[in-house]
Amino acid sequence: MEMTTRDLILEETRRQIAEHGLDATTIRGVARRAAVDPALVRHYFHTRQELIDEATELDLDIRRMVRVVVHGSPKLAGRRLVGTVLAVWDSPEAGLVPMARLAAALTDQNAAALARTDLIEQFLGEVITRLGADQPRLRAQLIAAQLLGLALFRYLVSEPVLASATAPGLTAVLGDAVGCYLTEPL
Amino acid sequence: MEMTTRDLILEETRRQIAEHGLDATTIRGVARRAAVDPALVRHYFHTRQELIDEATELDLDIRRMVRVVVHGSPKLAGRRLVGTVLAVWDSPEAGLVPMARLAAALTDQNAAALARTDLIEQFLGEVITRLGADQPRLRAQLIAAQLLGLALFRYLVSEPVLASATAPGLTAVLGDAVGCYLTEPL
DNA sequence: CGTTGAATTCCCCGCTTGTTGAGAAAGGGA
DNA sequence: TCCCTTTCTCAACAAGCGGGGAATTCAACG
Repeated sequence: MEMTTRDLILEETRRQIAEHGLDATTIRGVARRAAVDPALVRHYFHTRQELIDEATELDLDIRRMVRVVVHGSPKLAGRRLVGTVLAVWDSPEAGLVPMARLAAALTDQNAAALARTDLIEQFLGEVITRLGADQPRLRAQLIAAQLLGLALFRYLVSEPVLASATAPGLTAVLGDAVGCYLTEPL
Repeated sequence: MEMTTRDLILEETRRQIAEHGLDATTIRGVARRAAVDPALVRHYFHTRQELIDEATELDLDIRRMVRVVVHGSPKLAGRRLVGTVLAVWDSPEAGLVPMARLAAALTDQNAAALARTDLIEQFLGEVITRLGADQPRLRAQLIAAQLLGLALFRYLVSEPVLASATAPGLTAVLGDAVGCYLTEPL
């Protein structure tokens, strides 16, 4: 694993966003902590926005995730859903990207970017329609609210109780509630 | 209802915070939209922090709210809880204060302020211990996650589906799930 | 009228930010 | 050796920010 200066800057950017928020993440601040000249940041990423964009870029195999959740007993679809999402968020390979992405969306303009995440727009929508439930939009937002609230406390606030819980434990606790939003009549 | 310039500034501050976030809320920006000199803001509220604090100040009768939720059938405690919280958030008299407060907490440092809200620390904690459930801290955070996620979409993002739903409707949909977190064994 | 005190404005300071252009090391073929 | 590309630094700009002092309007009261 070679670590170029470019990657170092990206990683530091993610750390700043996740720890102190998008607005507090400045080119100069990132450069300072990366022991690098601010102009170098501009050399690799021409503008601040491009830096933010690249640092929070995350590509997921949404179709595979949808397949995993939809396949199998509908009773347990909620648990599989929570498990799949937590697997992404806890993934060491993804590192800080998901948290930085969430923190960035939270303060981007009026947080409206939150609703246009891949997670909600694509993943949840697809899962629900595949399961053939009514009011897919309402269900997707209820589940998204539950999951984003969880992410807020588990990753950004790092509240001990939720942050130290294991993924399977959380899946067990949240899975059935999410399952209700997924399939039960509203 | 007399509207002093001071109140106008406070109201405009809340609007800025709720719409564009805490960090984007500047003394000069507020003054500009209020058609007022920035120095006047400083005259009333000596520092930016004091302005923010006063604009997001919200006093609730927590004890009354706890009483309302705890009293009555435990089966319906979840619904009463959701109804009580929504009544506060939707209250026209409170106006923009709750949303501004939430948006401010979201970007305050690392959002850690979120966990120390009256809502969670006092209200939820008190309700759960009064109902005599185990693991009060975990339950409080699960419910807080659900409710804050809802607030995010309903008020800040203003996603049509959740924003246009009626309070009783949401209470019906969310009440029982919250009730599970409140009393069911985890 | 004059005075007094609050409401409001003007001008200034020091600081940080994003962005920029010009140029300095470094390193690897030819 | 020369040269060219990549990597990186220096110095500077214009803008926006929070804060602060001093002065001005303005309405009410004597």
